[in-house]
Amino acid sequence: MAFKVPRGTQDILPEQTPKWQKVESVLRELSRVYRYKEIRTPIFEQTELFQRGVGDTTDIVQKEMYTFEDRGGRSLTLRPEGTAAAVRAYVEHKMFGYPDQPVKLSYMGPMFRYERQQAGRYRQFVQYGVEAIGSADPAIDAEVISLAMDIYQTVGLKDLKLVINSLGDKETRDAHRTALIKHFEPSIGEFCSDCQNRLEKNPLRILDCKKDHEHPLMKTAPALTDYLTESSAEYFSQVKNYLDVLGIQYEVDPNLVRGLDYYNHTAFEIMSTAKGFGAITTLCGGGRYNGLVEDIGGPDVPGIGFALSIERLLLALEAEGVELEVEDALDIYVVAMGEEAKLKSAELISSFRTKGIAADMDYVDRKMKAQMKSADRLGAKFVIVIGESELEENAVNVKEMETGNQEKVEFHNLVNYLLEHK
RNA sequence: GCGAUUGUGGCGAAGUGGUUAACGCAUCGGAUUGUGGUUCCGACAUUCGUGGGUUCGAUUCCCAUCAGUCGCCCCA
Repeated sequence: MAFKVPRGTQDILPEQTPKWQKVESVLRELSRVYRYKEIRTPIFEQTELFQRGVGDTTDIVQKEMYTFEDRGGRSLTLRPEGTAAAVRAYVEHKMFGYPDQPVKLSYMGPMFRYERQQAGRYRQFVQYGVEAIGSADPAIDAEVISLAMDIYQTVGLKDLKLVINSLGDKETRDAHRTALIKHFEPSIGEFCSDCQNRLEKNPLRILDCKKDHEHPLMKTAPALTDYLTESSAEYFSQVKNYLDVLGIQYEVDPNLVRGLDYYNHTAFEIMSTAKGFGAITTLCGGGRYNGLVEDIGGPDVPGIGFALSIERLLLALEAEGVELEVEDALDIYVVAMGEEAKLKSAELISSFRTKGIAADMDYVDRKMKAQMKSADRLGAKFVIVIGESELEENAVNVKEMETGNQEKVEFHNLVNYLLEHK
């Protein structure tokens, strides 16, 4: 084999595409009923957009971006996530001036991160996401979360866990960060090397370190919750009220932190609790990003959104053993015997197809028995065999494969017969 | 970026330092001149990821490289 897909990428083969299409259609339909209109942005953007939008200190920007220079010397980057580009488009096209706010957008497409592949993690993966820009109402937080949950429930997943937290506003985060550093710094030597790195970079992450879980300082560490400003706490409690009203179950995890810099206030994650999933259980992550629009050059407008990976959704379906109902029906297979019959078959098939009847025939000159086997394998609902006698009679026996029953139908009535019975 | 593990036909999978690389599934042909899913028979890898080395000889030993899988970090 001379060529292979680049590391971390995959071909989605014809056996798998029906599942993808099914999931995509669910996503489109729910986008429609929740009123999140699709936006399509380029697959690459100015590198600086992501540096500014996602945050210079994040892993994504520091080590995971596919960055290249074009022939004009511009630094471009394959998008590692969708929010920065959506917000860029919002600002560029002055959507803050739209009469109806918030502006509710959805997107779906490939994202790129230079990471080592493992179960549920790829270098090119497909994300679906939504952004509601222009509202700081806790009700929209709940709407966004409920859309995400609705998606998973609609495709048939059951083993789900919704975790939420509030990261508070900037004041909250700064105060908490200072307190954390003060708390851990004197004894940071007792922690793992990862935590030592985290101290300056993102001290919040120390809290969910798996290695140092038992360290006594963990239990006495200042909780973000205690630093929430009054308005932040109030906001969070309203979000929870709305979730309660919507009947959405959740778990508050004070240690839930999101990896991108732009998040504040509401943060949430949906995880699969299915057994046999990989180490990575996060299906969907999202949160509020008040301040991001301004960072990217727009007015001070709040926003919230989430992103989910279709690959992981499919993995979760597999882990739970959920079979999607996919459309892949072959209505009729035409078996031809002899050159003249083949001509007739081609003509018939064409007439079927123009009426929306899925039809196929043999193109590799196989014996009749093999053609029958093929029809069976392809799941054909009906089979007709055309040979000399049929050509003479201008009629064929239409065989229903499941029952084996045959019914004689004249050529000119075939289309109507199939439309009635398929 | 780090670590573990694997790499044999379309797929799954045995195997050995030495003239012909098991087996199963699938596929194709025949038994059954024109009707599938059962059964029986037959066919199907100058070749064991790639490159180099050791050796009289390597798919088997060594090195490198590429790739898959899983985990860490982190994330969707």
